[in-house]
Amino acid sequence: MKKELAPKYDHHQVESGKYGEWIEKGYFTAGDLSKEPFTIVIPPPNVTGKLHLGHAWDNTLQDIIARYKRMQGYDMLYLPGMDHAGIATQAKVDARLKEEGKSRYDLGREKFLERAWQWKEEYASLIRKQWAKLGNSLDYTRERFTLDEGLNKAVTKVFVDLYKEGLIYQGERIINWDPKAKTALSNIEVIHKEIEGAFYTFNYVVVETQETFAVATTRPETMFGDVCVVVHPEDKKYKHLIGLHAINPANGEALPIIADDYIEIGFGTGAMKCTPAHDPNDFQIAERHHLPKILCMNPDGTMNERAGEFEGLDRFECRKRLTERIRQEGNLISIEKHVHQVGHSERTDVIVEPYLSKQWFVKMKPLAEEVLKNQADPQQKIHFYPSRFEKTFTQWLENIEDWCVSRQLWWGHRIPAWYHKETKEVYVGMEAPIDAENWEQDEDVLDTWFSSALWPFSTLGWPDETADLKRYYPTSCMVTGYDIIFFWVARMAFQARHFTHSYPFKDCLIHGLIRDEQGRKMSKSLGNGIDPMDVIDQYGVDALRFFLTTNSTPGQDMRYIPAKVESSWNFINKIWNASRFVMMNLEDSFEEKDLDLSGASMLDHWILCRFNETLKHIEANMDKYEFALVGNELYGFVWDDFCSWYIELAKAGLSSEDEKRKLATRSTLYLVLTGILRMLHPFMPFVTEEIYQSLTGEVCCLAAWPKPIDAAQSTHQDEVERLLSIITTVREVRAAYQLKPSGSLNLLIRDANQQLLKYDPLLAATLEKMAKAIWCSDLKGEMLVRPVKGGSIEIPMGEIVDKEAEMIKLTKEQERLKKELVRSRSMLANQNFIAKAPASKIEEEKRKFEDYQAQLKIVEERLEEFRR
RNA sequence: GGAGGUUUAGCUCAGUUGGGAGAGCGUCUGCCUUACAAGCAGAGGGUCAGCGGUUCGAGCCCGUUAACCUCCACCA
Repeated sequence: MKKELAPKYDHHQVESGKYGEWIEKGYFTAGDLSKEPFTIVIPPPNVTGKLHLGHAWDNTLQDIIARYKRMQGYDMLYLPGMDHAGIATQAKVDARLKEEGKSRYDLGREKFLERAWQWKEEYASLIRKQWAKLGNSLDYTRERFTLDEGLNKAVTKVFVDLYKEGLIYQGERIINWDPKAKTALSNIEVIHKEIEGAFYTFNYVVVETQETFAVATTRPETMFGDVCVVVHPEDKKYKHLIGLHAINPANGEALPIIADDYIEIGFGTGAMKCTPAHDPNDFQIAERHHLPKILCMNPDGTMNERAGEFEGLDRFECRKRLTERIRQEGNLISIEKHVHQVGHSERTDVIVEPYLSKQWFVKMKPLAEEVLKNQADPQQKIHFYPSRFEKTFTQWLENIEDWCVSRQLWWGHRIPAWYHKETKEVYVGMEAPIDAENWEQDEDVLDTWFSSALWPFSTLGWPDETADLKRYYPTSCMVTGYDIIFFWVARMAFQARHFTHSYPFKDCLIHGLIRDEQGRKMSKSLGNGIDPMDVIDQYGVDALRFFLTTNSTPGQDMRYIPAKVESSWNFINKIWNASRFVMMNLEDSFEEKDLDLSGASMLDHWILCRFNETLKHIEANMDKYEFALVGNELYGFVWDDFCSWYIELAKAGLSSEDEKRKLATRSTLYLVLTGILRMLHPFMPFVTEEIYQSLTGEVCCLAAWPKPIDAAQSTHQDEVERLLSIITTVREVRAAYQLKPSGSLNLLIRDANQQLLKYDPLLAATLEKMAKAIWCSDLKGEMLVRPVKGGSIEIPMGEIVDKEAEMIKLTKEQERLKKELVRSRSMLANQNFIAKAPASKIEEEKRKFEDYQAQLKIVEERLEEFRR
């Protein structure tokens, strides 16, 4: 079962073959009913393309939690799935058709959908390959797709139920229209960008009096849809015109001049043209005044017959030509540059046209209120990490507007509404009406996010009362980016609340965006995107995972920095080599049952205690999703404590004549290393699997999360710390005086009370091995003194000593110690501190104080001697 | 206009209830010391953005100013 560890860490070799085996053996298949469930559903990636670095980050966070929970003994379900991504995927398929010289209209709905499914299959399999590369511990037996049969049923039921409850309605309203995709968009699919436009001011002539006044607009082409001119009822400038008519310079029509207090006196010219079919505010005005709402554009953004000579022209071309014509007619007063925010389609990036059309809407207020009410209840709320995102979430819900859910696309969930061919009656239901031939189904599909909103429960079988739904819902933790809190998190929250009477997930861990090395967003246009598969090829997925999860604080953006991935690789390489050392020093047959710590030295106990402390901190931070802190601590423990110190210290133990001690050292190495591998496994599953199996013959994926080592005794921690401090200090002296490491240094060791320390053969041997220093009981001559933890050391240096340099050094040290003493003394003298601080803290401070005092005494004595 | 974030070493960033400023990379010095030169042993480097306050004690809490960034809402 055990196997050799290759002499060099090679991530290609280590990572090949493992994932397939994990899946094949069903290690990630949930369903052990003897355990408590823990559920994470993957945020379904769009089937529009391959996964990017942001997905890798997002998934790795989920996978770390999943593996950690699995090791802790939970029945872990990490559920995979993908999103059909309506408009985005349709755009991709359209583009592919265009390459073939066709359009979706040539194919027709049915054939087009066939092509879309082909596309989906293609990308789904690519995405699964990428998940495998990333090491995601997914339960593929439960994989779902937003357009599959079960989810379709969930979507239809939600639509029908909401309709019956009056929470879905059809309405003729101004929506955001994407003229390129020719579909409606919801408010949040509109990205506002600042662009330089212009204020066009035109001259309007009053029919009845022939007087003129100015009206300004940013969108002259909409003048063909104007139905009136509006002024404020109290505006002295225009009051006398109310009820009269003005000539629309675009088409010569007489427009009524009406009064409405929407108008702000003094803004612009004070008179506004009103286009109810192309502006939401104008629409409101028209409603109030019972005016017609006239469209002047076609769905593709060209002008319609209302535009007369401009019919068929693009809206922006019309703007140009119309303005020019009016100028020639002498009615253009001015064109002023004007920078303003203009809505663009999130998907196609074209300028969105506010457009009057009949669409389906979800009435949001009541749904949002349910969520807000429950957010106030600690038992029922969703807990955000970091918590500030809860505010983002609730504020959006508090100011929510109705959600336009119909999309004029083919790729998506068909709206379950039918119109009677003759009576025009509307029918909404799970199935088509019985006399289907008399009815026509609504052509439109639902917004992609309508189905995503059901993801946490639809994937588990809802609306059926399945065993999975009962067991794994509500889910435990959602991990996603702050950029989709509105799109997705909020919508899951209200659909879950309304239909399952629960939160969809207990915790919601929010991460930021991944940026390039210069801090710019990764984008296609900049060409600065990083393919995670390339990174994996170069550094291995373990290094990528460790980099992604230990280099950022929750909720904060992160830069992709190759040097840091490399540093993660180096860390793994370090672990690899340390493991090789341990294995070289264990019998091949060494097993768990051979562990024996009865002969453990204080050095062994030291690392065992450090291990226990580390484990405790790691667990606390894992539970708070503070992976950067976990990573930092593990890095330090492995590299510094275990590799730099303990392995070196252990070399003495390993060459000991005392078999019991040798065995204890081996046991310690084995225990600590296997513990380290298990703590690191969630972060770097492949390399830990490779080493763990080599070392123990067992599967790391199935290993339990480590427990503290009970045998660890902390009685000699201080002594070991002093030893380490002596070693460091001797090395410092050696470096400062550029002494060759070949010759040993003699030294005296004193404790805090300046008494010569009792000779200890174990410490002496270690000291000699690691610092080439020989512990003596009596030395004469010029001495170099250095304070060390819990005492001091003296080294005879003879004429080598640079008195001046030493005095500077000692004086500096004296100042530092004096300062520390002042701080410490005032702290200990403070009644508040003594009364309020925890006992351990007071003890610690007292110890520090004594230490400083002793060290200061040594330093000052030595300074005295030098001065003499 | 509203909300939020950031400001700590040359660079990128940590810093968990307030209690001796940290890491990685880079820089300098010395080492092939039998796990690792992708390494080892050392060193240097910071008025924690500015100002004020609370406290015995502030990178951390409160107030304020500045710079940069993000989201939401926007007036013809």
